[in-house]
Amino acid sequence: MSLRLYDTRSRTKRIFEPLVDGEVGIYVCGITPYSPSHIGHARQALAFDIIVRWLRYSGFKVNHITNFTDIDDKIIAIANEEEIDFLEVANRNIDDYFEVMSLMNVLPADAYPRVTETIPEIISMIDKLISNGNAYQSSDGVYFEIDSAPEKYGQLTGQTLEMVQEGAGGRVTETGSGKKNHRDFALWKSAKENEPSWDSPWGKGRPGWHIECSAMSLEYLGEKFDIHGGGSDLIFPHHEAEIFQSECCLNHEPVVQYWIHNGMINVDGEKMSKSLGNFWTIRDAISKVHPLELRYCLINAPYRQPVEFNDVMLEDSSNHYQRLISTYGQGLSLCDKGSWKNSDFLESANINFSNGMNDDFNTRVAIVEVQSVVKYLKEQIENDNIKEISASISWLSDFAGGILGLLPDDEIILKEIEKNNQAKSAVADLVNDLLNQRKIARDSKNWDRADQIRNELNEMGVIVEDSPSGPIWRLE
RNA sequence: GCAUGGGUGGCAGAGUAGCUAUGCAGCGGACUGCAAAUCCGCGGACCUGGGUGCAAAUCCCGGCCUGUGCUCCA
Repeated sequence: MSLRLYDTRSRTKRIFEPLVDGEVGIYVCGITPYSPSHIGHARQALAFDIIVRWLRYSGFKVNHITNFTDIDDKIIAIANEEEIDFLEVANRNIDDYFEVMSLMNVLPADAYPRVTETIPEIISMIDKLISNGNAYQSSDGVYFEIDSAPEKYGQLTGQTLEMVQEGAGGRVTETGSGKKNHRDFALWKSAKENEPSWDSPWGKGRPGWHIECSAMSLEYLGEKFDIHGGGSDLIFPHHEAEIFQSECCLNHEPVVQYWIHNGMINVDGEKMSKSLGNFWTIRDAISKVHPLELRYCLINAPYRQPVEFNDVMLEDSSNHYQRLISTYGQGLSLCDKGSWKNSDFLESANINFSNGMNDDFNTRVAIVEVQSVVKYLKEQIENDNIKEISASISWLSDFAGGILGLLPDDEIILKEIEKNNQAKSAVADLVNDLLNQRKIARDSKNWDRADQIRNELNEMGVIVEDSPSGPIWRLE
């Protein structure tokens, strides 16, 4: 089954055919680092992390570029408020981004270009747009003139120029600036007081929001590239603007072969937003659960769907994750990884998993397959079937680990188990002594005393479970 | 208003025509002094009105509801 992905421009799932055989160039719009990253950023990063992992697994050589918009109104405002340099604000939030992404097992992109390091390329692109007759200089900057390429309007949103004119309810009728037309958008903003700025043929200023991505994708991926991604909230105006800029500058279309967009996050049925008070940063979430539990939660729905996020969902994911990790760890401590290719069960799990991923990266279908292999592994552990245990952990390592990114390194898992065993042996004598007392109490049907001992153990963090072959205990 | 997605059991969420999705929760059972864990089993859904088909959650038409975008936003 070949890979199909949903392309926003054609509004259908299309079979993926790269421009260059065996290679993929993918550009993903990254964050504006004006505050610590929130779970919407996490969802986006995770979606594209898995997309890139799957493309690589499928044999493509992938060049993955994600940018940082490290100059912007909000960054400047915060810097002025704190009386520090704007780059300090950007850098501290970029550091935060890298840190939390790494905790969630997000593989780094191949490059992270920044606006402030791309100024010459941006200027030359604007220059080209002016000489092509697509942009004009005015009193407060340089603007792209939509009327110079009206046929390009609405390729992603399906809207036409007329629709926007009629439908916007008067909100956008005034230009309020040096624009010729309210639909035009800024390529270069002339510097105001107390603003960082760069020299340009049009005076001191800074780039408009959209031009950076056109310039950076051109620089890193060339005049045509395969995939452009980002959050669905960027479709308009940001990605529409990119189409105008890139295609008019380069004189060909399409520059981007496939546009893909991830869905937003809802919290308790409402859009997550600061004003509603239902806002989660990534650090909020990972103070409650393990970062990989958060990862599990955010990839549990296909990337295009809005995802429901709340405490219940987090807890649910946490249970699933614990089940995966503990079963995998058990298997890992029993034997080495072997090959899963000779196991009928695992081979069919492979087919289901791959079909799901090839159908527009359906991680939900993939996770169902992981769950079924976890169940299978438990059975094999029960039956002491070393060959299948070995094959199953290998399968999980490849798919749950390698593709979905849900497993920490084996050494970490084994070290955890080892640590837990040490902690257990440190209290073993004490626990066994109490369990003996409990046994005596139970033998004489002194249930009150037996339960009292079990409660004491609970308070020590020891969980006791009676099994047919005697009590089993573990640490919380 | 315009555009673009979506409406599946208590919850999350697959499924583009015929065969149990799955997980959590619930119920019943096994095992238990009890509890927990585990295992087995069960029930329960396809927004609505038409249409096409031997057969529709799945295709077509209408209606209703809803998310998102139209302003900075992953």
